[in-house]
Amino acid sequence: MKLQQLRYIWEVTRHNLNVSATAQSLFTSQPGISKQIRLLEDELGVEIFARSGKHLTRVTPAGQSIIELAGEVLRTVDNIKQVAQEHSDERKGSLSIATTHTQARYALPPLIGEFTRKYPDVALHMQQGTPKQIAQMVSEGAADFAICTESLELFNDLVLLPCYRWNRCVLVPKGHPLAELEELTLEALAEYPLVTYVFGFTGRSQLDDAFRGRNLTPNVVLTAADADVIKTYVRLGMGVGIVARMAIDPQADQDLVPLDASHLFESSTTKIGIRRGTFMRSFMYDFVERFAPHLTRDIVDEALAAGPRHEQALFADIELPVR
Amino acid sequence: MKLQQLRYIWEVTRHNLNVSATAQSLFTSQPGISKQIRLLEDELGVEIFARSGKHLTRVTPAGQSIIELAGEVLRTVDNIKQVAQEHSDERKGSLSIATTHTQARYALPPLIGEFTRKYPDVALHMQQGTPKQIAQMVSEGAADFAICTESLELFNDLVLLPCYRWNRCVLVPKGHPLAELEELTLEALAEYPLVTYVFGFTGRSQLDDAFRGRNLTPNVVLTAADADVIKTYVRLGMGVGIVARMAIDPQADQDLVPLDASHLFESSTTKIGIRRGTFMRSFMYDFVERFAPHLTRDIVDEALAAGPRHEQALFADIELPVR
DNA sequence: GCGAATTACGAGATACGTAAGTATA
DNA sequence: TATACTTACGTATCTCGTAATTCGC
Repeated sequence: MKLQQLRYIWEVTRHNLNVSATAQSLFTSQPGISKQIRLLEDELGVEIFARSGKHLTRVTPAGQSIIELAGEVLRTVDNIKQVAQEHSDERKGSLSIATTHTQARYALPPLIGEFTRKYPDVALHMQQGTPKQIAQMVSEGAADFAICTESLELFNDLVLLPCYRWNRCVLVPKGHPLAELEELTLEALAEYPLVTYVFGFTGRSQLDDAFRGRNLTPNVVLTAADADVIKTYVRLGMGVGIVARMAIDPQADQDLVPLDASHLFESSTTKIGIRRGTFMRSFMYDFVERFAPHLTRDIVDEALAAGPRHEQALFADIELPVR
Repeated sequence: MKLQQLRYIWEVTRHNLNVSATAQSLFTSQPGISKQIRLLEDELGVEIFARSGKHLTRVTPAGQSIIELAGEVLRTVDNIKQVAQEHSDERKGSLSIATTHTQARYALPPLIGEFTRKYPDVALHMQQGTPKQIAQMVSEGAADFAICTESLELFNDLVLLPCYRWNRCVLVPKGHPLAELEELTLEALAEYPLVTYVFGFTGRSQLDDAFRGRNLTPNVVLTAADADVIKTYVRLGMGVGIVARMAIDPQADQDLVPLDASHLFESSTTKIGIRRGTFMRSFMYDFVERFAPHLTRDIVDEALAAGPRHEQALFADIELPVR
């Protein structure tokens, strides 16, 4: 059994059993992969992939378990490399962050600036995606940190570190009747066409819950994945925007009126998701603590060591900052 | 990085950094191992072993972490092989049991008989040792099951499955004054020289606790690691024996009088220890359930899945059989 | 018939064993 | 001085890539 054989079956699975595509992505030849998979199957005495003639059609039950274990081996091997690099040069390495538009555009920029200045030899990768894609990437080891508000709890191999809470804002054009009200209410909001986030993004479910709690049916005329698109349509007069408060730019958004809505909707919590069993480089701890100062190295270590669903208790006492 | 390189550093560590001895035990050449270790260190960019001249003197801090992770890789690779074998022939394989004299001699024989008849193609290995050795072997992956009463809780990567409770017996030659008493007491026992187990074996500590609880100092004149030696000295008139009840053989021990002592000493619990993360073959589940019928496959799975120190709750409600 | 996997084969790399060298205790 | 690791070197094996072949959709 060779490590590459394990890498091959893992990658072929991730490429929907397409060996040629896998070969391309790994910069090697297709027959090489085929051969190694066959050799591994011969050595183990079981088929990992079911074939119809010359096509891989699906993963066998044995293959299912074997591939999962192979993934575990590959991640541990990766940890070995991380440990080695940490001891040879603790300021050198790479950090891969998967996150959503909202975080990438509004929450992370200052931190990223600081971080790259302090660690010029750490190659920083940022990948944007939907919360589910993000969580999956970290779960599979394709990224180190998932930073978002949603969906992270779907993968129970992720440890969730709550970072900060945030509230929403209603955005209207200048002179809009809502801007004249003494106090903003859900009932008043429900009178107007709304423009906000699509499902599964940036705390959208909390928004729906609030309306449903008052037996109101909001008239959502347009949904978008990010605040910039929402603002654009508010400017076009399509409706009233509801966005995360941090998405308001006092400079660029002077033509819009932000109305605080923290009393209307439950606050949401942005978290960092890290795969259980990940070896943490020192600059990773540093990144986390800069993003959320209460997440000290000790706290993070405890959370990573706690069993699935036991880490929540660690954060019960901690007062999160509100943005 | 190659799997063998990881195997080499792991084995060299287990052989007290003696490369030549490691080479012998792996049936390969010493320079081969040296070379591969060097190559691995070069690739990783850190020294795993500290050297003084040409001798490996100790493991570096980086090496410490790397070797632990290497062990994890090797065990996962082993699990892959087990999974494969389970799917190719579920009645074929090997089972390695580490246990103490008491279990091997009195508790296991009938089960072993049944088991080898049912699974003729499972190679059964039994290794005898002290409770600590046993626990360490399973913790390191050198054996599958640890079966004993003591020391298993020292290794927190072991899952403990309580199997049965057992009590002690006092053994005296025929005509001994203790055999004439209406009711056996600790005070009466303390009057005579005692022959029993050494520390760390077969529930010895429970015995000492009982005497201490009554402020008595037992006069232990001889200690042994197993009941057969104890009986021999009782026959020689060295003193009164205290052994596990299961160690009494009604046929062979007709010259001795066993006196029940379950009211004098706390009962002890014999457990099976399994390394967390071990892939369980179906015959392993079968073995466990034959040894302790309440340990069904589902219960065992739950215990293996529970986090460290969370599995105890699973057994709170279960009434253990008493032998 | 086209796309995709297997088989065949050759070149380059690599692991391993033997023998010689060298440092340590 | 004896033991134990390292270096040197040759051989057998293995991996991998190209080319030819075969099988499905």
